[in-house]
Amino acid sequence: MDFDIEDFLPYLLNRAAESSSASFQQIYKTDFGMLRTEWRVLFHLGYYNEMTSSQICQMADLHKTKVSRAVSALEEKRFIHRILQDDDRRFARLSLTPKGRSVYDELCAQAAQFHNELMADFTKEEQDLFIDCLRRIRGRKGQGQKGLF
Amino acid sequence: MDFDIEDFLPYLLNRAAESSSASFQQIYKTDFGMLRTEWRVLFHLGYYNEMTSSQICQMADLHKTKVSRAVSALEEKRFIHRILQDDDRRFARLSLTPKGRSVYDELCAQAAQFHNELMADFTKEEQDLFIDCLRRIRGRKGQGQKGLF
DNA sequence: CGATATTAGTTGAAAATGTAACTATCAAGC
DNA sequence: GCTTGATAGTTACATTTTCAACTAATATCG
Repeated sequence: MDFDIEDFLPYLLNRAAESSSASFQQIYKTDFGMLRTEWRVLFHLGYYNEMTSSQICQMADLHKTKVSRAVSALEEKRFIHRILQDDDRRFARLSLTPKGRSVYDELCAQAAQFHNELMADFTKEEQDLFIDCLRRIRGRKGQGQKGLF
Repeated sequence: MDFDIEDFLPYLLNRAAESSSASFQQIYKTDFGMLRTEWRVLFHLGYYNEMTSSQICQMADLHKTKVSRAVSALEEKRFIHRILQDDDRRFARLSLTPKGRSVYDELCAQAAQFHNELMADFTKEEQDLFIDCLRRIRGRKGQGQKGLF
């Protein structure tokens, strides 16, 4: 068999993801006391402005229990605001508080810098192709999709 | 700021890793009752034949507690074998049992197929560049490296 | 309208992970 | 040889995640 486990894509992806997340995590964790899912939810709200939990689940590929707990935690930190929709009281529209917005801005700035450091010795063409590959992989997600935790 | 959070590399890497792992996980999980770390340890042993726990920690970038637990679990499943070194009784040399070897072979076959499906519509050049990028990212791992869990 | 099904989101318990503190063995210096 | 310091690995405890079962609100259909 011409298969080399060290070239196995899910393994490489996980290693790269773990390694790139490890350092950045320090920022939102120690500076702002957030968990990874909280940061993910926060930046979706910062980027898309107003969303419901289930929209976040879809966009961010996160399970509803994860999002539910992240939303509660972010609300407790006064980073987000939750308003029940009047015409359908199952939904809550979520959005950033001013405090949440400023945390988002700060983290985005840090993220931008971090991203640039990571990509420092990649040419523009490499960067574009790399990012394109990552999007294509993420699009595939086999037939599975059941769990999503 | 010209920064787009949807292009943030750690996010893309994590999404791609999660999505590519999700389906493959079903195989080692439901078919062989292994957790992700167990599969990682198993394939390191299958690939490198004989290692100590701390060698696995290094090679696989896993924390020693994760490896310790995975090794115990794999031993309980009779997939691996642990022999204390006589000249230094702190080490144990780990290796696959025949049963573990056959599980490894089976999973490698599945992994190969899975990998090929994932890469199905990538050209050979794209694949090579993609894999090269992933290795380069993983190499960087900022100054951090402290946690490693 | 009333019964059943769906959808949005929450909660509780079990499993896994992260963190630190620990044991056991060996190495080095006096 | 004995004390101090590393190294390999385990264990205990706290935090997070997974999973299933739940509540509440709305939609559907007889």
